Amino acid sequence: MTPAIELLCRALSRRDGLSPEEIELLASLTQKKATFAKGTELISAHSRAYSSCLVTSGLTARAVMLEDGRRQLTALHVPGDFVDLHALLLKVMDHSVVAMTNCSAVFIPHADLTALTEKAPHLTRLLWLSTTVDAAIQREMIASIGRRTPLKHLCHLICELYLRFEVVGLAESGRFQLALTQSDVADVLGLSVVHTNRTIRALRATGFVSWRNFDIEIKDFERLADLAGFDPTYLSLVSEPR
Amino acid sequence: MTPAIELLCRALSRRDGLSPEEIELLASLTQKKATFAKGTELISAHSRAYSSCLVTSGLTARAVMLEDGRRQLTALHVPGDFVDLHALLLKVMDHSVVAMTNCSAVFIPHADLTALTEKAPHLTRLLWLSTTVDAAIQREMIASIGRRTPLKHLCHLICELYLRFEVVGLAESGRFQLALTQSDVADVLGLSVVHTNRTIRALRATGFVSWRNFDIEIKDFERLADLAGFDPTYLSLVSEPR
DNA sequence: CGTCAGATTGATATTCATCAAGATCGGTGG
DNA sequence: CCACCGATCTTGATGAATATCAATCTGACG
Repeated sequence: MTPAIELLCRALSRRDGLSPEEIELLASLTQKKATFAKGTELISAHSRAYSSCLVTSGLTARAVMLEDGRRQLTALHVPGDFVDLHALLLKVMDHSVVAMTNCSAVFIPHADLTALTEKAPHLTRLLWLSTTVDAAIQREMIASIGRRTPLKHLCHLICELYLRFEVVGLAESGRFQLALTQSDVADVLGLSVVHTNRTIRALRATGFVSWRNFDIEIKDFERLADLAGFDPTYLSLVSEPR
Repeated sequence: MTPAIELLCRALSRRDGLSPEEIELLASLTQKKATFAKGTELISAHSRAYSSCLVTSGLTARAVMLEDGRRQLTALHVPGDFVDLHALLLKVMDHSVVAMTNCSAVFIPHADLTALTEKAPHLTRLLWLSTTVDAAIQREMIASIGRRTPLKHLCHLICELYLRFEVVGLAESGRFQLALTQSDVADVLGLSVVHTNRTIRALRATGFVSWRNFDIEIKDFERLADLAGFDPTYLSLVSEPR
């Protein structure tokens, strides 16, 4: 079992148990490893996909590019997220996947994944679920950009990322690494860089979070979540029959 | 075959062919009809779902409510959209589904849908695809709210809705009905009502669209799409093996 | 020491929300 | 038929939020 599949199992089993046969099946998938430098594209918008990638280390994001060259990041992805699973169904990419840090990924051919859907319905539902959770996260993001103040949006984002990093063992006791420049954060929040800088300053002023370089420490999750209006329901972090 | 299933077949087959057996299987699903008055909830946030609804007439939307009572609509759904299919996997709703107009819907038990995933992998993938397209639409929406001007956002929305209405036969020669108040549109765009009103005025001033009462007529789709930076790739309106 | 990317800050212009008033329009009861 | 009513649309005025422009500052690194 490769680290990639181990991570995937961990992520999937967070939401429903996996049988030994299912784990076996995942382990048998063809995998092609690749690494990407910070700033490069794992997948280009408008490209045709014949395989889907699963990120094993590093931070990635989905990016929608606008005509004038500006971009909006529509999702951040942590290791273990099957980032590109959407491509299995979409076939033609509507967005690109970019490496926010150096990162490594594993590509799994669509032929293998389609075969999996033919013989493992429950596992298929869990993979489907993972794309559905992506959609739920995006909905929360729409609500944040559309109706929350920048400060609340940022607090919300940090709460979410903390829980998601924790699931894959990359966060504990309130600490995790978020290797994004303020300019990247601006592309997530849908704000200008300057305003993002001021929003981060406002966040620091609350005292709920310390954020130096790329290290985040949540001092008071309770109050941070309260300020953000954060409710983790949308992350579906509950194990139950699916 | 009920009208609901006919609509669903039409929507699914837009993206890949359905075999007679698959159509048969869809037709055999248990369906419970229901109607909803404008403004009511088809599905409440935080509720536990045991069935999923498919809207057969009327306009529905997904809504994320904020603590202060304001709301952000994260998606609009046209008849034939399997709006609530996400609930099959999520089990607990992260958002509510509201009736923007009087509408009718059909509820299909999760037991039936799960059974379908056990015996019809290709059909399962097409249903999965429909939730993935929802996600793609949401990504475009994030880009619109975050980085497009309100006018461009509105133009983009109209282009998208026109194509989606057209797929289900509810739009032709540039015309369709959009029974939303400006206050509702504001909740979609993430703007105040007043600003939405001014944005609509700006839209009228372009001359590309006429919009009186609830009737929209696109006079010049070409230029409207150009102004919006609209690229329909994300709607996956292409039939191919999935 | 120089350079460069990123972070920070101040000044200014633009966009947008809010408040407050009308205007319009369809429906309803007398 | 007509006056009225509530919902919606529209408009102007004002202030707050945000983008933009232009420096300056900081720290890592050759």
